[in-house]
Amino acid sequence: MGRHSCCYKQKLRKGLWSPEEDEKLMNHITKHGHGCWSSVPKLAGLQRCGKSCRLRWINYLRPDLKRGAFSQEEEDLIIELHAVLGNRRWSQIAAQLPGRTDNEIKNLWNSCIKKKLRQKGIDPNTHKPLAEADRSGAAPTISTERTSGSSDVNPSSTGALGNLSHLLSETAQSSMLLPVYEKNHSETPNLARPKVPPKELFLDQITSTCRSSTCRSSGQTLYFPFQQPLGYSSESGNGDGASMNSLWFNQNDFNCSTISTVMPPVSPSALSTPMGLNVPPDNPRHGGTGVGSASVDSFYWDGTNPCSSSSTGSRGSNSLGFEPQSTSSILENSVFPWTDIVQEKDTRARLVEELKWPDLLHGTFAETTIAMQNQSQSLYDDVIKAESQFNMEGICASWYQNQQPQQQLQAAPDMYDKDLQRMQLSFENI
DNA sequence: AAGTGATTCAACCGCGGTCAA
DNA sequence: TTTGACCGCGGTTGAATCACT
Repeated sequence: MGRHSCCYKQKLRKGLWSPEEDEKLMNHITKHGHGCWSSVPKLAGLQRCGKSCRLRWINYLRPDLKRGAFSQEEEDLIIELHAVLGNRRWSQIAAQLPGRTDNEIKNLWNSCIKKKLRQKGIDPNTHKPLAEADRSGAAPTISTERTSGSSDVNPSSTGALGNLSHLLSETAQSSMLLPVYEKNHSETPNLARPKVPPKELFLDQITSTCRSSTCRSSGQTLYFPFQQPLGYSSESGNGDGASMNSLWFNQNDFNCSTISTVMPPVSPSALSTPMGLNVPPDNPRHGGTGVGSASVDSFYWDGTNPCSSSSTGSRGSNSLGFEPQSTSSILENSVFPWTDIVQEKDTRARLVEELKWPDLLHGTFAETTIAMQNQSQSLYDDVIKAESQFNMEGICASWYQNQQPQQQLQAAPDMYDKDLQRMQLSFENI
């Protein structure tokens, strides 16, 4: 554990990357994918450590990166997300901003946003008015303790999500907003995964729905609250626009009805990544069952890093043909499905437009999606109204109840029945 | 034009987590 | 169960750039 072995090696270049190095790295990854990062520098002919190559790729060379200044919409979103997630979730904040890296957002926060907030009289740490923060003695909660598992989230944040944040923090004990389910359980790595969807999944779904611009508006249009474009396989053709080049999974293998049956328990933000779907990964070693696991058993895509899955190789068995390893093959074919992010639209509008599931996926899945959206909206409304009285059982029951009509929309394949049964069983156990 | 302080941001560092042997 | 390689993340650093005098 600890430092990369490569870091001990001598004669490795450090510091800024030269254009030649960039080109080498780009060419290598474009042709071969990165595979194991530690082997990249050797294969690419670079005098760098693999870690440095990875960082360079993720933060600078990745084709889907958005260049240019942050828009006001993006800044607002960062502030709001920071109010909920705190300093420790830059990667998750970045996941909500396509084409932006956690490093970039972190830098922006430390260099600009903090200052702006202070100028506006807002404590950037607590998101409270500075005077109030001083009075209440709410000291900035930035902690240097990395192992505590705590976040910088101030439970009494008075931001747009302050109440919700407070509510959630009391309900699920600190880090309930982690979109990636696995992360939530990283503190107890040796414990078996719960067989029911954790509260986090629902809470996350609620907050994600809240986050979507459509939720805040009239609610006339309801989209599944993914914050990121879905990916698509370029082989599926007609990928000529921003909305198309973002669909990641291979439509040849895409089974809408199956997806729709397994998606509901999955946190939308857990699904959302810069690259596409990121269903909470189920550790294959644990062989999960139940709702959360049911979805994962059927459908898993590690979209955290377009290439990360291929490096481990051990993850990603699924029944839908979403082969994580396929990322490498995509790269090998020099096909980057995450290119050409539309610059001119503001982030939220673009997200909303790109995430119109009915435009992407027709038929019953779209109907189901809308129903899910409605449900998510109602869940969120319920939570907001209840403020401090979070009733998980009620929400789960409500959710399950609303799934019934959707079930009739489906042709009820075997897999669907199994998943449904597992979901039902799991919810009954809550 | 030169000097200096402030700001930005790419890159590094070190840690915790995961996974396989 | 232990160990070590590796990945990914957040905090920090420092070179480059900018703004001002």
